[in-house]
Amino acid sequence: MVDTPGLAAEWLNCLQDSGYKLTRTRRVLVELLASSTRAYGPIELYDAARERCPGLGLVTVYRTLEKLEELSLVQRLHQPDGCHRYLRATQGHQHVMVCSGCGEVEVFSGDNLEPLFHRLADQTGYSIEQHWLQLFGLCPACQAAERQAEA
Amino acid sequence: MVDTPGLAAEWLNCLQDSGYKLTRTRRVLVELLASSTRAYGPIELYDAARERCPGLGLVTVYRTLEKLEELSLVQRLHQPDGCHRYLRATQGHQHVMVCSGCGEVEVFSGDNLEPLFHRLADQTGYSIEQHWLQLFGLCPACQAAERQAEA
DNA sequence: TCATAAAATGAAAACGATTTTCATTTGCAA
DNA sequence: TTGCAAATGAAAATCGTTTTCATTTTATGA
Ligand SMILES: [Mn+2]
Ligand SMILES: [Mn+2]
Ligand SMILES: [Zn+2]
Ligand SMILES: [Zn+2]
Repeated sequence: MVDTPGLAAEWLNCLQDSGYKLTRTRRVLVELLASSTRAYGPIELYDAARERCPGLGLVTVYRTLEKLEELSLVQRLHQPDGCHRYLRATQGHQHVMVCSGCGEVEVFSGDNLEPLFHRLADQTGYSIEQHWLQLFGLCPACQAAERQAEA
Repeated sequence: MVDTPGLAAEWLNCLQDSGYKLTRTRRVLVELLASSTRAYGPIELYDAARERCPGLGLVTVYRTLEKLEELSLVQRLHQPDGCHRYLRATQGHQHVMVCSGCGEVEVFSGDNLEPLFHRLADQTGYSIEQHWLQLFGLCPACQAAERQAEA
């Protein structure tokens, strides 16, 4: 479990320690991301944040996400449609299952892939820079919603 | 190992069996993709194909890739930069390590992830629609080229 | 071989997520 | 306070990809 209230404060400190300034907008965006298990799309985050920051521009959302990712506070998820979602990175890089409907995320572990990756690097000479293990599907709620829509 | 010459012919049959017509352009694109272990970006494929089809349009490359993917003859790879590459799918869906420099691909297996996926689906109620396991890095040749560039 | 309808093609325009530019505002250290 | 770097929003630009549309090809079968 994650200490959500403390987490936002940590992130703000982290931003400040890195030479970034604290603004009303950043506080709101950080609060939203740090307190949610969902992966937000930029527009979703924009809409949520505008309830508290009416004049907010979408650009600022992108710029803030960029900084949070740079600081490894959020993890960018790539989706089959090519768009992105952003998820709080409470344990660094995570392997996830994402709901294509609502962006809800299940973080999982139990895959023991490191040995495989090392063996691959050894045998092929590749230098591995990053890896993705992501599942895509529908959460129970979105499955139900889909059944509704069909009927 | 893959019977490359026969593979292109198989793909052309597959296209024809699906109601698509055979054109000079398709033969060339199929030949390029079926005979390579590389994952091509659309522009790379376009450039390679234009050597034999000078008037070729980039749209046609996209349209052909779309059909080949639909028939599971190629697999679309997503890259960190958001762009795509297309790899011949000789064994259906594959787990791969891609060189970010040249698109060379190492297909690998030996990860036994199915049980994990089933357990996740059971425990969370998610319906899993697809999954990605992809590594990104540099092949030995591109590592060497990078060292050259630095020096 | 020829006629035909469906499919394929390329040029140009449209799309849409993301990024850049630029003039203005804001945070914060001195 | 002051001064300056950083942050912001509006508008324009990017760029990979898709759509539109008029024209050309392909497969079929009379
Ligand atoms: Mn990992
Ligand atoms: Mn797989
Ligand atoms: Zn959902
Ligand atoms: Zn390479």
